[in-house]
Amino acid sequence: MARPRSEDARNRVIEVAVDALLALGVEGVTIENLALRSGVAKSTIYRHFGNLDCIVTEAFRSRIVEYPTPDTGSLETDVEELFIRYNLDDHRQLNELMPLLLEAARRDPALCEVRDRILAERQRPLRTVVKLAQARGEIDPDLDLDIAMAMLTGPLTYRKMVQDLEVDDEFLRVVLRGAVAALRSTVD
Amino acid sequence: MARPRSEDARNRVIEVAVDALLALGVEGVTIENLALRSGVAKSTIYRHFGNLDCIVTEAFRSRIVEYPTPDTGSLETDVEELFIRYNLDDHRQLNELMPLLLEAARRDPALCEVRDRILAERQRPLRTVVKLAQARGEIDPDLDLDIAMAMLTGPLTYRKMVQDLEVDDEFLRVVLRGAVAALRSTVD
DNA sequence: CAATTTCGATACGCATTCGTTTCGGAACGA
DNA sequence: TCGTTCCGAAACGAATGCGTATCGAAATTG
Repeated sequence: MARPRSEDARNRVIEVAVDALLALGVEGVTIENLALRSGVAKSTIYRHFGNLDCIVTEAFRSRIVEYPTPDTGSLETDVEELFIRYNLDDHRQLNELMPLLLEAARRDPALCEVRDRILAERQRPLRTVVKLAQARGEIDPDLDLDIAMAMLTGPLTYRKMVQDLEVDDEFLRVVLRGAVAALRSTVD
Repeated sequence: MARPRSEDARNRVIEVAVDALLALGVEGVTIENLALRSGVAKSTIYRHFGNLDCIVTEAFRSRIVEYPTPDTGSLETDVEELFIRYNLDDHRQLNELMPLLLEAARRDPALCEVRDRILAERQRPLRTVVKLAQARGEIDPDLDLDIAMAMLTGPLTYRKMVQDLEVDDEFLRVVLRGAVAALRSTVD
């Protein structure tokens, strides 16, 4: 029997928060700025979210996505499909947001949780694909999955986060072949 | 005919700044805090450094290190030596500092410069080692060096920055073998 | 249509930090 | 030893942002 809390105002704040995160970094986000840019009044923001940390957490959390798992019957083509999906369709600015989140999570347990959830969701199909390849006997069945993740995703991440270079077709092709070769090399 | 500016005070400020960076992040560093923890007065700090940005830049710059280049005659053992040097002897907290710097450099051109210099200094011996292997015919001589860097260093970086896991002996062994296999796979 | 709750605008007190300035005393060079 | 310069402590105004409170207007439920 009351007016419902505006979902639209909430979403507007979160979208503006994501933009602000990308533009200014975690510490650059202020409530007054969010109110100004979103057109939502400070008082309203405090009604929806308890405090600033809560907004930042929700902004990151709003970017959690589920990815489908390919199953082409071959590790190389499975991984290729995932690489393209991860890195070329940058779904909802996630690739831009990740380094921010990784750094912020070092000093904020609440963000650690969000980071781990986003990461788990991102890695899930890749883990599955590797396990399928292990079951088929394509690669060492005893290979630790975390290590496999690092070998597969590491070069991609390094290219973007550290080198700050473009992930072009040649890079993708060479690294994909290399990563699969790396996984096959662990015969122990 | 004057008293020289105290080099000791300057160094103390920079050391405290590095500690503060690690503990609080780039935005957590304040001049008052530095003055308090270093025992150097604010006025003195302003005489040595123009402003806060300058201190942060100098703190990062103070961590630029030169690494020796191994030459064992084999790519695998060369790379192994560098991996150990990079990641097990964390010389002057550089591994802890890098993610901070990478993130901060996204929004600060001055820090971009520092980042690139540190990165170049870190990669130099690894690049040399790869070029030696190319000259020996161990790997494809046309392989782009930036791609090679990503394939070699990527998994290490991913392990620490993204997964936040320990780089133990098994990881190092598997990834080393995998990375070399990856480089050899690019026969095109 | 009416009651209730939210919305947006504005203002307030409080805390933090910056960058500057002033001052007495200590340290160094000539 | 003497004069110059730096050092450290303290205080200052200005700016910023948080969190809270207030108020009329708008909107939605029953």
